[in-house]
Amino acid sequence: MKTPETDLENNKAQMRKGTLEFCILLIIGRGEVYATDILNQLKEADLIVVEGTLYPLLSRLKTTGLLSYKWNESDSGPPRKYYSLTDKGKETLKNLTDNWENLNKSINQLIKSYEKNN
Amino acid sequence: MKTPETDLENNKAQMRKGTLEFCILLIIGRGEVYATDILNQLKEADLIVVEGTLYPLLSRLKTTGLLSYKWNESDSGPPRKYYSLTDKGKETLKNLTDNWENLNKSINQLIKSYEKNN
DNA sequence: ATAAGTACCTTGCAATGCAAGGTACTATGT
DNA sequence: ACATAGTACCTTGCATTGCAAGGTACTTAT
Repeated sequence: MKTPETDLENNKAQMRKGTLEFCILLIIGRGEVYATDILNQLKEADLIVVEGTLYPLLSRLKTTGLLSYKWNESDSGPPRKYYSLTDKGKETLKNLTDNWENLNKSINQLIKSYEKNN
Repeated sequence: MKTPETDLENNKAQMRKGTLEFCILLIIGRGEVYATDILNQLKEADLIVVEGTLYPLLSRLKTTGLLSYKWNESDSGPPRKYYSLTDKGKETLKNLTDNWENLNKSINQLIKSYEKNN
């Protein structure tokens, strides 16, 4: 049995998921970061993500050549993988930003015409 | 081996997917429609979806109580299921619209701060 | 009667977010 | 020196879900 909130939460999650890789590329593009940085910055932007999601995703982006990383020592604790965008990553990010703006336009138009009919 | 475009297309698809249910609720909210109407209106908004995606999705939304339908005769061909939003569907749609706007704000801020650093 | 068109739906696969669990290194307290 | 806690990396297995492909049934035209 689902609670009334479940549909909504599920849908909200789906929206967030769709933009996940995009957001992560944006964050890495702002400056070198390691996994925990990314999690914190996403949380600040109200985009909750967990480790089990992030690590495989970073691996995928590395494998497809959008990211590179280097190991850095930490003041306290084990070394960290600091990620940055490759040229290909930057180009993809540019394209995704365009795509985001197009999607925005489409949906905002749908919203407008929905409101007109209600 | 992936072509350079594949990452991008995949990411774009993910973004679109995340908003799929939301868009379909918006379209149905504009007036009673049957499956083919929905496909056409999505296409007009540059949001391509196919039958094999849409039918299960409509069933899910029906099962969770966001949609209802009634059979209508067609001038030519088999009868059609015309969908409309239930009260619960309207409420969910309102919440999703708010959520969309929040997501928008978050991401646009990320984009801005990315551009500032590049 | 046969073919073409329209509309509904299902099956099986692949991608992927996520909870849970696991390894290893460092720092701290005793 | 040893145990404990903290940090950081990663993997496994499950559930969801988009989508290609295939299937049924009704209507209309030839």
